[in-house]
Amino acid sequence: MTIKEVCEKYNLTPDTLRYYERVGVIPEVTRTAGGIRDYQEEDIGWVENAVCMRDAGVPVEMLIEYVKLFREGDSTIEARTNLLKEVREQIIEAKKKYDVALEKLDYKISRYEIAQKTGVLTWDKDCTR
Amino acid sequence: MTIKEVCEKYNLTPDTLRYYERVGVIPEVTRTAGGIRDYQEEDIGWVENAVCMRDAGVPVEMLIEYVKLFREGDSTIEARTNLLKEVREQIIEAKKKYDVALEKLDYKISRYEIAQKTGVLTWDKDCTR
DNA sequence: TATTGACCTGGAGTTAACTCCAAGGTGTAA
DNA sequence: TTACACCTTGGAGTTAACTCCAGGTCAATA
Repeated sequence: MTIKEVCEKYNLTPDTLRYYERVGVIPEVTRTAGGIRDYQEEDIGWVENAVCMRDAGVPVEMLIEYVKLFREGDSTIEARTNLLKEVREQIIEAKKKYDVALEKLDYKISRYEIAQKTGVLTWDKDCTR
Repeated sequence: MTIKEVCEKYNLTPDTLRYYERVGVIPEVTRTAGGIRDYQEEDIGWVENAVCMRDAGVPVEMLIEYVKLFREGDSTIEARTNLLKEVREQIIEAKKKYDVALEKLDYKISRYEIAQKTGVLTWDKDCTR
């Protein structure tokens, strides 16, 4: 698969894909004899993983660390497990914050919708504006 | 409340709070005669809101837009409602991505934990490494 | 009233994560 | 075999969101 096809599949730009490879967010991609990237199933697996984790706000830095450990071989299995667990905790914490914001938003939206019907908009003591 | 106290309450720096005010993430804060910020309940409400939304990944840009509309008065109630709804949708979408990542992570962690017990680490066809 | 520590402003600097660009190589269709 | 689209690299530029700094002001305390 060419870089363009992979980009279309995951909705990113060639520059981003090359950047990911350069800094080590994904391991080195398979090339043709002429030096052009030819993504194999495994390469694509790494891309998919990177996109998924970035979408969840995992820093590039952590993905690089994981790939680095992966390349060092089986001796890093425990370190990798710990890293993955840390990432999981971070995402769970972030999700909690999203829920707090959603609750606030739902409350505000309900107030605004009442205001649009009645023409009267009031705020509570907590200054939830 | 002084800027320092507000910072301690919400775990941010004075520079960040002043920055929020300068760019309009929060409206202008009440001042003492000498020009020093003296956060009132309402000012603090705006700060709390900003922190909550930023924690949920809402761009500063959107918070500025909301404050701008708020200052324009009741004629912008509909626009504000729409903005809030847009923010809500964005957060819901982001949360979905977090769930996808969590599922992947849980799967990988379970594989790694089996590997740590048995000493054998295998990968599936989807290259979930 | 003098000191001292917290606060002020405007503007420059930093960081993460891309994003763009110039100069050149690859590969396929005519 | 040439035209052309697409690919390559190294390096510079951009953007969002802070973060830092210099030079000065304010106010509580000795």
